[in-house]
Amino acid sequence: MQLDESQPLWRQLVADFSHCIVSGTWAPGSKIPSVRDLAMHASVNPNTVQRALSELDRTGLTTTQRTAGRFVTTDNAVIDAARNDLATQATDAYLTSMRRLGLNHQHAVDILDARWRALTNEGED
Amino acid sequence: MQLDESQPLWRQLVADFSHCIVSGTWAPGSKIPSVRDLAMHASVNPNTVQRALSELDRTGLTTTQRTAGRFVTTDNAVIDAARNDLATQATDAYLTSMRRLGLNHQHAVDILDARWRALTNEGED
Amino acid sequence: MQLDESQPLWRQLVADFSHCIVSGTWAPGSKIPSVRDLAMHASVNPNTVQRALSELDRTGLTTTQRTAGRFVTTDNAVIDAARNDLATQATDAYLTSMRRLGLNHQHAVDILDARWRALTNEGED
Amino acid sequence: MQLDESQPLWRQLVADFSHCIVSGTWAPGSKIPSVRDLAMHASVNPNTVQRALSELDRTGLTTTQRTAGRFVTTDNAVIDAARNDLATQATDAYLTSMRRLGLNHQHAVDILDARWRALTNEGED
DNA sequence: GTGGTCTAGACCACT
DNA sequence: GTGGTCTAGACCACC
Repeated sequence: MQLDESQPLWRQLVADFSHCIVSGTWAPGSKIPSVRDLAMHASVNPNTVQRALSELDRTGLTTTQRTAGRFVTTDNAVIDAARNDLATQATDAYLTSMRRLGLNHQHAVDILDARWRALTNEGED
Repeated sequence: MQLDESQPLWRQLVADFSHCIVSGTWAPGSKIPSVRDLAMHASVNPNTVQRALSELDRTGLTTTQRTAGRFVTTDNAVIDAARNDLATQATDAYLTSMRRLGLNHQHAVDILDARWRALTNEGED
Repeated sequence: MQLDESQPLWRQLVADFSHCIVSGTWAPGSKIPSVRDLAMHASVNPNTVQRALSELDRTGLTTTQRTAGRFVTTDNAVIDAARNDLATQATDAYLTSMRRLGLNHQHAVDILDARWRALTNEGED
Repeated sequence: MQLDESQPLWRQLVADFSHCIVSGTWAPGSKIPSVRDLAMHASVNPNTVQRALSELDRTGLTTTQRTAGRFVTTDNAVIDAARNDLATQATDAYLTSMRRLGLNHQHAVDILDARWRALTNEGED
């Protein structure tokens, strides 16, 4: 469709890596994969991964220890903030798409409730 | 991250064209652009557009008159059904992404409310 | 599918022309189109049309008058016989296709009744 | 006579393949030949076969397992529905041809009975 | 090897 | 010019 698929690559990686941390895939305090491994796995240039990880460092989601590697923060407040940030992005995108369908906030909440009930057959809410 | 979780091109086109109809960009009863024009504009092969439009015909969103072109249905019920369908898809994707962040339905509704108030500058803030 | 689409061309023409006579499209006693016109209209070689028309002459459905042209018979018995012949061919083909579906004579009659009622909304039987 | 009243190739293939399933040539639950084999055997392009088989999938007559191949449904209700559909098509075509001969429903049943007796050599003749 | 997708380009019928 | 069909040939993901 459009040649420029939304975000620059490194920003997508920031979001992906943040997801890994926020969802616990990368546990707090754990060592994350090397730049080289991440780059290979994502089929991108290591420099791109490096830039994304620098951003994670800047926000405090990760900390780099010269020799030992890079580790996920143990500060839950930072992780929670990142979670909120990602949730806000997803929500804004969702609201925008609903508006484009001519649906307002109340419609969104109604459908959200309906789908939630439909998708969770047993309600561990 | 993952190389191929995206939808095939023709399915994306089905969604795009449905959006055009549901949002009223293509008004009920109006003639939609020709297969060739749509293909050129989307930079895809006319056959791919054709496949997508056949799907719209199948769902009743459009009807084709062999030589005259293809027209949006005037049946609002069909359009409403398509709108619900697209809304459901968007909502499911949203809920899934929220779940991956470790957030549940109530979190989603809370953030939805907060973002709605933030995004609508008019009125009771 | 198969390169040899069932019948030789001239036999198909015999069936087509017989249809025209039996259905009354070519009325009893009327002059039928010239070989050249028929050939052009059917996009086949005039010789092929000639062969088919000779067959019609042989069965008595048409008669040739040297200078005036070729005329449909006025003998209704001959026309009726041709009608029976075409009907028999169609019926045999129908029964064969039903058998291939694993359906027997009674099934055929049942479906025939059902479809007849479905196709004739007002019953001018 | 008329140049193009025939069905498109892929629709003929849909009918042919349906016949194979309905008649049991392709047994319920069995693997059907590959797209490429069917295309070669029918001397058509694989894409044309693909289109026909997609239609079978859509109607539920077959299900495809991405890499393993395509299989006939084990749901007899679906097969019975397809049989009825094919029988209805054949019957409608038959009734239409009889009508073009100037024959009505009763004529059709009479000839049907006569031909049935003629074609079945065993028993009460 | 399987099915699925996409492209490029052709031809047809209809108006 | 419209939509529809068909072909030839390519690439992909999966096993």
